[in-house]
Amino acid sequence: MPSRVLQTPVTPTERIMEILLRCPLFQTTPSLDLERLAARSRYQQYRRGAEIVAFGQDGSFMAVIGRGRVKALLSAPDGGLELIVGLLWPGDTFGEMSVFDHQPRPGAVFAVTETDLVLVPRLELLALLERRPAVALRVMEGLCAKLRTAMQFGVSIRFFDIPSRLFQRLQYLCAKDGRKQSDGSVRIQHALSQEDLASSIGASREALNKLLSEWKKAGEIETGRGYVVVRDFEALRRLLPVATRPHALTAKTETPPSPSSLRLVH
Amino acid sequence: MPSRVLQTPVTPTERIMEILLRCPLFQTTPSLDLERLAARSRYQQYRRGAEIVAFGQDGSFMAVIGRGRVKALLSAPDGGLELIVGLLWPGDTFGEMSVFDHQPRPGAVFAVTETDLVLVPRLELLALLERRPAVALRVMEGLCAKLRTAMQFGVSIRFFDIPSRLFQRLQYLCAKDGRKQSDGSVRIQHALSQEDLASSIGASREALNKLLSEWKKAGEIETGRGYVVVRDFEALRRLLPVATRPHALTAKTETPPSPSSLRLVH
DNA sequence: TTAGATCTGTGAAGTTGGTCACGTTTGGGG
DNA sequence: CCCCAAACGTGACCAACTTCACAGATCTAA
Repeated sequence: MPSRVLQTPVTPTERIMEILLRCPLFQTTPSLDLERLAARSRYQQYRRGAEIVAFGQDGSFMAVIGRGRVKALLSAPDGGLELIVGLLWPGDTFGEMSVFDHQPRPGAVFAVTETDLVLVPRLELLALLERRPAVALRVMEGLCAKLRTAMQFGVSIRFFDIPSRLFQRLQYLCAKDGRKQSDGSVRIQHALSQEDLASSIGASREALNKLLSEWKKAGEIETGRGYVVVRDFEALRRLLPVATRPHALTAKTETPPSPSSLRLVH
Repeated sequence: MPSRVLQTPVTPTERIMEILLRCPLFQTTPSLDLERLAARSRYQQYRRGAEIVAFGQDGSFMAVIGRGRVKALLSAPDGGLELIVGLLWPGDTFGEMSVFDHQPRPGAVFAVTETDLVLVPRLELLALLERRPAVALRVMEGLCAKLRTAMQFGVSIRFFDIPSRLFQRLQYLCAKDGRKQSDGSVRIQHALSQEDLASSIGASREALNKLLSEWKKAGEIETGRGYVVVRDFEALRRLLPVATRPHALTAKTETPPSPSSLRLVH
């Protein structure tokens, strides 16, 4: 047996470095700093459904996702309903907020699939930022991205109906994770229950379900546990109620083409 | 006339310094750095209704409010409706996002009242953060605060009905700006049109108006252009539909101490 | 002061989508 | 392999809000 060691033995620190290196946040971090950070971070695995962060805790660490899917949610005061405010992938981070502002965690985080994380201790992270302003700027970019997303979510809920919100969510998931099939359709392996998918667009499970059924009957999608296959987004868009239909181009196209009414589509 | 110079002449830079010094963001900034920043920043006044930032511009400055009220809003794609995502006071900052992440401004900013601003140029700000990591941390705290607010807004819209959302908004405005009257009531000088107030809680103008009328008839509030007077928040809370009624205590109070309701006003 | 624009007040009508209720399916642990 | 809890599917009902429509009030610029 000992003669058949096929896999190179990997120390935790090496695995940690691998994950940190793949994280956009640390692309600009000098290797020495990163190694030091890796040496003091923890490698941790969670099984599906495990609670990684609980509401109200204090921010003792930031997490970097190495493998798996993770959801961040805020609960209604009565604890019953919940709103999913983040769906996170390998390379994403979470938990930085409470690290930086010393406030309690505003919500909980759960592993959607089996998950590997690197847990970066608060003081180490703060020390790094203190030493490397460039990294701090990078972190700030990350916060800004999340802030934009959060604000857009408000707009979404306010101005778009549920079909449009689902459409947009599918587009988003597709962009982040869609796998193109041989027949031109796209498979989106979101790994979520309908309950969670619904909660991520601010809808009830039932509403989401009926919508998926409808689109399935229309032949535009296929669904199953944890995935959706979209045949053609353009065709799907045509099923949406016109009034709230989101536009094809998210734009900022400088080309100020047509004379009169620019800024119509964003 | 030249003999009756009653007011000390104030250079723009001095006014700017005053404003920066009063801004929480710069509490920890060394004076020399701050003076340098002040010397390179611009002092600018806007009249009510003026557009300070337009959607889609790039982030050439961050603004610090010296005087007045300001609203930040995101527009629906068709340009018709808008959602107010920020109501800002003297001491608050805005526009930092596009400065840090180099993305276009996600929405517009308007002066609600006559407003004095300090405009800090992007490069100066970035240079300061590069030089002073402690300031960067402070800025990050600010971003976190905004992020928490934005996420809470989503929760608000999803889990609370309009009466509850208005109640919460009034509590918030009261905490930030309420002036206690001699008779125990609180005057909230929000300076907003009903349209804007409605838009800040994600409601239609009509819905807001009817609600205000109702509460007025019930004798719990007084309203007029740009203000609301709340007689007693506890009494007002009792008018809310029970199912969605927000709780008195935002909780985490480990000390279950003094009788019932603390933290009401403030 | 007047006129036009903007803001406020309020009713009627119509819908989305939430809640409830129930049956069916499924997958994972014993 | 079987069973049970969890996830999915679907209908009925209905309340909260939006939209529309219009009238009165108030502000502001000429």
